[in-house]
Amino acid sequence: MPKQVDYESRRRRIAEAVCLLADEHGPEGVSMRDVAARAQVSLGAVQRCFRSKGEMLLFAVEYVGDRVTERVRARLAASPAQSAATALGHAADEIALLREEHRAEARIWLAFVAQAAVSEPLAGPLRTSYAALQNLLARLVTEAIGSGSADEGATPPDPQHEARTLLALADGLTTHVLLGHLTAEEAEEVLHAHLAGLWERLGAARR
Amino acid sequence: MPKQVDYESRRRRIAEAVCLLADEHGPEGVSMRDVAARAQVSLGAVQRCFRSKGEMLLFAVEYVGDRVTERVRARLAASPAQSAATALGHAADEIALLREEHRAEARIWLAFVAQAAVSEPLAGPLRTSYAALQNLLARLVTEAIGSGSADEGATPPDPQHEARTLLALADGLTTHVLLGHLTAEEAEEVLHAHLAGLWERLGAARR
DNA sequence: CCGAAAGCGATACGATCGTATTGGAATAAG
DNA sequence: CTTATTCCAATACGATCGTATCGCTTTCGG
Repeated sequence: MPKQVDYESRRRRIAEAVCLLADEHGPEGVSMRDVAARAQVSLGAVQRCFRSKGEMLLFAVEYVGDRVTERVRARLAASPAQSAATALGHAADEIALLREEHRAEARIWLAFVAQAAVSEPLAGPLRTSYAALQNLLARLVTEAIGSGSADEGATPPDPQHEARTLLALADGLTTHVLLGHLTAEEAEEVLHAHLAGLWERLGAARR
Repeated sequence: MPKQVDYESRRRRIAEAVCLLADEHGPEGVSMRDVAARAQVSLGAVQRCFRSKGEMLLFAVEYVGDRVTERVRARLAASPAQSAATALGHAADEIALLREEHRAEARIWLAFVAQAAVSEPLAGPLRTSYAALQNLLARLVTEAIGSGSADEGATPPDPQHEARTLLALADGLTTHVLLGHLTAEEAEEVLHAHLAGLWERLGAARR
């Protein structure tokens, strides 16, 4: 058998280039040639990795989705001993992508979301990522309920419901920061205030 | 003086065409030629109305922004006698663009937002629209506080803070519905639950 | 050592893009 | 009616896009 290369690593490299370009010039502003140049490979090499541009974008969106969810998971694993409340806070922070160093990732995400709203094949992987994040948040809420108060007067919050709210709020805040409608500090303040409210609702008997 | 046409109405017609195409093929998927065909005018006529494509898109985004905020304002004017609480609910409903008949408008909005995240000239009008909506919501919250309880124990919520939260939540929910991650019913349920929580926070002494 | 096979860089191709140009139709003032 | 001016449809143009094709190089089984 003749020459063979590590396609997996090359695909990842190309996906990185797609992200860089999508961050700079928006979605649809990435061309195969620019991608090839950014990834420091020839156009032909890109074409060998992906049958078409659509296939390349699909891989890139899955790549980004995996990276975000993995980062959230890692953040949780890094601080396992703390309370469910702070864990929720950290998770929400990571999802909201508010920090300056993740601004690019947020722009890429938004670019793909907008594209996916009119392109069904792209929407699939994004839904998968969102479902993963929502389930992760819901699990944290469940833990918070369990370790929290045993108060029986108030209606117990639905973890999936709270996770949906949190995810949508984080997403909206990220968008508003990207647009410059909110500063990162304002968004963080809103997010933390919501978390504080949620925590209070979970059960006031908390120290 | 020779022939003269109503440029204002033609510009609006072209903006409508831009919206229709942005809804179908996403942002950047709208070409001058397609726009001209949709608006039933020639390419030359479009070029006379707008010096460049960017100028056309800029006009279109302002047009959409005005239409959304105007619709929210109209909805409020149509039900002036009701309580501040229901007014807030209606406003949030309109902003979230969850109903099927506004799905297209939501897609267009998302398309422009994504584009604006990497194109500063487009971001300006969007920020203006968001600021208008946030102020409108904040005003409603203020009214709700005024007409609500006079309880002094709890800390009074900051109207601007609550407006920011509401706006971001509505935006995030709209996006998730467009992607198919949430159904319109789920999103509406989340939004109403948040409003209920807010209302409760404003003061429990309410009938 | 050697040919078969796979990879890759270069190039070609057709389509489509935004924009510029141009020649003639339409219109209102004199 | 004449004429100057505005408008517009058609067309041209150069750039860039995604994709297809084609030799040359590289590599490994035999």
